[in-house]
Amino acid sequence: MPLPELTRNAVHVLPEGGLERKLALGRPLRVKLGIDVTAPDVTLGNGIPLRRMRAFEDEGHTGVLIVGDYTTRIGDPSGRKTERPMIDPAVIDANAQRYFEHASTIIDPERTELRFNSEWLAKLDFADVLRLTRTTTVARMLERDDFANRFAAKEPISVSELLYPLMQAYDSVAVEADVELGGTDQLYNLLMGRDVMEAYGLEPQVALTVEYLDSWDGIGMSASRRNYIGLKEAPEEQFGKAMRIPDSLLPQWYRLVMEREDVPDDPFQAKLELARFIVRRAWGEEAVADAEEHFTRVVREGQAPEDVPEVEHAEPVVHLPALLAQTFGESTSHWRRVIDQGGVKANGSAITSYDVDTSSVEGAVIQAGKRQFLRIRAA
RNA sequence: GGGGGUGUGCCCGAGUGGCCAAAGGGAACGGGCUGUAAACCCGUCGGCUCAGCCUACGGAGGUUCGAAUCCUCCCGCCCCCA
Repeated sequence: MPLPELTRNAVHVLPEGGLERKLALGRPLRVKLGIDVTAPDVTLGNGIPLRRMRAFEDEGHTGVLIVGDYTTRIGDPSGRKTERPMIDPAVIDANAQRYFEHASTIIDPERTELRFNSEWLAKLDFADVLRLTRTTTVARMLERDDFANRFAAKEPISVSELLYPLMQAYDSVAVEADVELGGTDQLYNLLMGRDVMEAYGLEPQVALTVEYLDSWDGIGMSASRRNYIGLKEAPEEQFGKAMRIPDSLLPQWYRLVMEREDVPDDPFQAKLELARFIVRRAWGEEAVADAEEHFTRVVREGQAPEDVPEVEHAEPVVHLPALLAQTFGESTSHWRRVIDQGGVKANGSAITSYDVDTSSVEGAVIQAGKRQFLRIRAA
């Protein structure tokens, strides 16, 4: 029974001895992990609890991945100050399959059940909901950190948000979870699951939380912020983002992402290994070489990548702000500013006017900002 | 139900009739430095057909030569009392 591997990077494993007792049952355990699918990507941060799910699966246990499609309608208040907007159910469904695919870079899809919690939550009638709410009290709900903080700060807390931990707890009842995984921020919800399971006559689950992964901006990596590396994001993006993390985060990332304690002394080498690891796990060995080459070429040496997208242009004069806005997004005003500041270059030298003759830049590599490139072809 | 507050740009937050596209901070973006990073310096940071114009300070009206700033109604949020 490789307990150390199952609880690697764990912060809480509750109750004391609970996991050992579950394992002693000698049957495959049902190991639950729920994440709401507000964003289309699964992040490297989600990868931390997913790794634990995989560890259980490798020991013959069953992973139960809960798509919180129903829950997401009210939004998880964990770690945020305000309510989340309602998400269109159709969007959630569209994200679910993608979500499973991303998670499968870590978990074993053959040993994982994918379940939508609308399957059981949508069936509850009002009496059922009341029964569920009777398992706890307002005072207990307000014990939870973020509710307590928001309450103290006189920020709004909607009753529907208060229901979230109960819904998540009911998921555990519905799938008969033996273990529920989550980040440390989920501890309260996981413990609520225990109480509710007990109230429903089930053996309570074991709550297992793992450390939270901080992103390069120093806050927790989250899909709803833009500070994440996607588990299935393009290799060059993964590589570049991994290289961008502050040195100070290396020990944490090594421990949580690579599950290694020995960080190489040279931070550059350390990050290279980290970046390779992330890309390799998601895309395989071949992608690593390409991603690294791209990084060396574009970021380190400041050269254009090999495959610069071409844009056809029929007019004799190119109005760059408009062309760049159309190609890369942002407003034309934004690109005017970038041009003003020497951020747009043709074959390496800054362009100083908004309008240039098409013939003078045809075929040239235009660099817009740090990492965006295009080539203009006269049509 | 009664009373008192409050609502500003991506976020926080100044601003109480003109000098406000709106201080300051953060984030972000461009440049410099560099190791990929951090720190630091400079600049930018609503949109557009950009020396001008348009749209903006919860929403809709109104007063005024002129409103984020005053008035009316509405909406959201917070507090106290019941």
